[in-house]
Amino acid sequence: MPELPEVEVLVRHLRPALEGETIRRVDIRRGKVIQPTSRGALSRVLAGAKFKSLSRRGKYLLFELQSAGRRQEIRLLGHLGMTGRMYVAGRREALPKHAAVVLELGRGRFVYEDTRYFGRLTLDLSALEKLGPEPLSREFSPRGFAASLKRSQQAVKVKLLDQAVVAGIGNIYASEALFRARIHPGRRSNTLTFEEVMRLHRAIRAVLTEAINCGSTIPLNFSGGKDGGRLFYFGLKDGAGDFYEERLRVYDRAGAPCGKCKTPVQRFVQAARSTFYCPRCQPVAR
DNA sequence: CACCATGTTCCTTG
DNA sequence: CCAAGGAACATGGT
Repeated sequence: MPELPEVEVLVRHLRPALEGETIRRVDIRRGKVIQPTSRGALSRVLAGAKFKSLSRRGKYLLFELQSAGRRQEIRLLGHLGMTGRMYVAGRREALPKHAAVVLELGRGRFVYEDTRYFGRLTLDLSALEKLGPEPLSREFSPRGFAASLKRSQQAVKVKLLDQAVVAGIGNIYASEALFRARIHPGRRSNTLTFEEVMRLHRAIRAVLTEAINCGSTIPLNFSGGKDGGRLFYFGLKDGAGDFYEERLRVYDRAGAPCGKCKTPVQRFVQAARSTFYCPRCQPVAR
């Protein structure tokens, strides 16, 4: 579930659970997720370090810590890939099958699990340099957005997945934003009128903001006794499926009637990924 | 067994 | 050099 809104919600929940906590032990169970950092380097740097702050950039989580000797600032970059989860759990809780990195804290433990191991938790921050503007900030302007789109003949839906154009949009919200903006996903980026670009710009912000306000696409599942919000992970609660379907207008709804016009939602493949849209609300031309 | 999956990077082709 | 398309990564669900 990790696109910008899910990561934002995750950061907000992790922040109070992590800030001020000191790392007592580092357990790297799957070396792949920390590369290019080495196990030795990560363990050495994190042991005894204290979490100072947590923020988000695109779909990345940025953890800032202070080293054991308070000599240096440490910046850790996290990414959930397709199946990553991060949460603070009780110490006696069993670790999940695909726990990738576990950080023992004062009371609980920070767990990064990732079934497919596509995510990252690393000291290498270079990925941040390639990111385009934050969609919910003022650096994301209609003019700049229009300029990026003008330079490409790629289908606009594929372009929205390009993190250098705007940071944080993934396959779900790309379809959702285009539906909201009433733009066909196959339109070549450089053929959009400025009016359409502005509509898309607004739609992106609206869709992401709504998702954040909603908690996330899939409701967060809190568990645990008195620890309350400290125990946190993504997961489906009972009845969450209905909620999920109500929130998304076209994504994963092929064949279902469009909420606006009842025309069946269509699915097709672009850049090897599924795209969903309403052929009536999002015509190729108007 | 076949196909699909929220993401990113690398390789190839033009 | 650039743009665009596709495979690869690794595991699980249907």
